Amino acid sequence: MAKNTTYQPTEAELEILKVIWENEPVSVRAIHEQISADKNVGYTTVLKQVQRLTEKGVLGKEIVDGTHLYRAAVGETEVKKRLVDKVLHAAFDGSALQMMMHALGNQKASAEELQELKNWLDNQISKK
Amino acid sequence: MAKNTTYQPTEAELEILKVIWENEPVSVRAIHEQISADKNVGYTTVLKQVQRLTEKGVLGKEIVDGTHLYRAAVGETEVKKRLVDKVLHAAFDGSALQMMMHALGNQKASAEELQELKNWLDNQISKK
DNA sequence: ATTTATTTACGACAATTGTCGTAGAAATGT
DNA sequence: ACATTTCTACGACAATTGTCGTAAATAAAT
Repeated sequence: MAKNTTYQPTEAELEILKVIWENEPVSVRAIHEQISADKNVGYTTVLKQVQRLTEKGVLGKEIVDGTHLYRAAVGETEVKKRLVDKVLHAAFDGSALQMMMHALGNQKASAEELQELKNWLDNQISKK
Repeated sequence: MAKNTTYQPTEAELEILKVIWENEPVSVRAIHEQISADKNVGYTTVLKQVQRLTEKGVLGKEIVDGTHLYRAAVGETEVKKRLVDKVLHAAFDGSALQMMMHALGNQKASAEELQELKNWLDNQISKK
């Protein structure tokens, strides 16, 4: 369980991780139910992904009263940061401004969202 | 943004695309040289990727004086937007603020970058 | 205790990716 | 024209991913 600092989930893995981060510890059945709400996928498909994630050390398993429950062994913030950092560097050469412009640019971002973002930024700036 | 393509390059493909966007039309040799500056990879590896991209319709080929030159058939902005949108939705449920906080959060973004970002945002907001 | 239902373990498979090697085609040098 | 160098085409291969199916193990129901 050496802290894995490079792991990046695929999209399907992230879906599973998100359910786990919100409900851990959680059973495969529960994960499958959650995911089934959005997507049509078999139980064993989810099970297999969960097993592979456990194998990779991304999840931890504990058996309580015969039920297999899983927890994330990787931090939500860490993983999400890694995902966005990857795009930030691979596509935008590290320019958060560029990334932001692409994310919001041609799109009507809600006025509230822009405002929130601005407030957060103002706060960051004044902190310096 | 008329096209509703769904193509998303992998990291290796993006590296190639970036070189092409900046130098098109360009030869495989030139692409390989550029990429070799950062990464150690064989000529035929790049060639193969270029061929696959062409096969997929992501690149266009033109033979001028016997040399094979390639151009991007997909827009840089489009593709980059798609990449960041994917993370935005998959990891942050569409919240640009959340994404930004993760991208810049624990990291000291340069004051100038924050300021630039803020200026851009102010501008966006006043445009509404 | 037997039957039934649920879960887990495993294996399989096709598609995609990153990586090259080799062979044949084309261009260049002498 | 011939030899040499450079490209392109194509195939191969291992790893990863998303997807299941089937069988074995467990738990639940009667």
